[in-house]
Amino acid sequence: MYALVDGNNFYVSCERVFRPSLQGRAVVVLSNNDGCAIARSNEAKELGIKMGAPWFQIKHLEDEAGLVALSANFTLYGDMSDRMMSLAAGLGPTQEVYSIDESFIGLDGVRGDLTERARKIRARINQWVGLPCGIGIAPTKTLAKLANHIAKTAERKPGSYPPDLAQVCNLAALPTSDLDAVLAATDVGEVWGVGPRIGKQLKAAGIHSVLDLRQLSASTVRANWSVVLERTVRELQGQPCIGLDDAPSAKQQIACTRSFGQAVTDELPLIEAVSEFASRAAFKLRKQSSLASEVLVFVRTSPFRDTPQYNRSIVVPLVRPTANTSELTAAAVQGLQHIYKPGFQFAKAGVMLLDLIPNNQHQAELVFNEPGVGVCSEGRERLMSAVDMINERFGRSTVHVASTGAERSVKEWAMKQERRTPAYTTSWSQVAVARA
DNA sequence: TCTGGGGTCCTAGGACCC
DNA sequence: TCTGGGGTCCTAGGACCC
Repeated sequence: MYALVDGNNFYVSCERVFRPSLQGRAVVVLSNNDGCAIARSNEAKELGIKMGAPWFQIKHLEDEAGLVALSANFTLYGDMSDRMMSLAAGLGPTQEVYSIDESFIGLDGVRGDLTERARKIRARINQWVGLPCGIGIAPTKTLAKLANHIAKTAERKPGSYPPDLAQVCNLAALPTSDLDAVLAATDVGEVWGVGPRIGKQLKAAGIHSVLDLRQLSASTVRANWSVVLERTVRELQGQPCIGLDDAPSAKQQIACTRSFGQAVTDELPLIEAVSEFASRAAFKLRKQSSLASEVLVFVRTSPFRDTPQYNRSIVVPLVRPTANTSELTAAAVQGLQHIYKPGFQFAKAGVMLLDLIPNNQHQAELVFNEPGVGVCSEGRERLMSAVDMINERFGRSTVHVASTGAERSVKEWAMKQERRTPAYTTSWSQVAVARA
């Protein structure tokens, strides 16, 4: 048995904890660069704002409907997430943190009324952290996801489902006929694993509700679609195919990519940007104790603009796998210099670290004609550890490679964040102050 | 003027092997 | 007319997730 605990409109809810005046108002949180809406309060959803709606297309609602837009404050959301996760963990013996706002809980061995227990945990998260969430309970992860969707929808849209399914929905506790009715009332596109493409194909084949999909045979689904959808159907039928992953393995690739605040044409600012992206990716790489064997760098113009398009990437192999910022940055810059072409309005660039291996598994080597490499590699590792410690304590890029640009220089590629709230919970200088 | 960022898994097809 | 059989590895692209 699984539970899925999922924060409601998570980023918006985090902002509301520290600005209660946002309660009851239409609020959106914007993506990096204040580009598009990535989180919406219920009131914003009521206004018809879609997930991913470009800000310039909905900006008029600021004046017309009192919409409030905030720049994404991921430092805040990450910290609030940690607090919510630690309380959600109290629901059962195992936990998989699936994303910043949701975690699966393994419920095997938990005694007593699961629904009641979930209601208590939900209330605790609400009271202690200030975040509303929904909890779905079912025999498989796919069904738990669905239960969570029902819990939230029943709360947000009264009448859509039986009211006792609101906030906490335990599908395992429903009589068969009630379960069928609920599944029949749910669009097939809500199923975890059914995206826009597959959803369209299913509907074209006459499969509209979750119940319709559940009633297909696994072999039919495999023959007409894929093993992936077959697994989804089996999960809907109550057969667990996806286990709880409570010890996430190291990432297979690490990326750092950004759109620019404004278009960039010259090579120098691109070198700065790519250097910084490589440095950040290198930091993540060291965090998971891996080494990268290849560096991919790309630049691209904006596909939304009617200007000459240029979109290229290049993979730079490394002499030996490394997690050293200087080496990774040098490789990224070298790649950039290969693909850079003057005369284009670049909108975005990025660095990806590929072919990652654990840092205790790299191949020993005999080095000739490279004085001191063997001796120095340990020294370089210690240097990186020291840099990471300084930066974690005093702020990102307190120590950085020179090619990311001088401290006070104007970074024309810096992203736009005009509406960001303070780091209320992670910076002493920005802690919220209560007044009598 | 203005459109995010970071991942995973699966499949088909090509290259290559004996 | 007709052109083996069986396998691995790699990559690009598609689909999905939040």
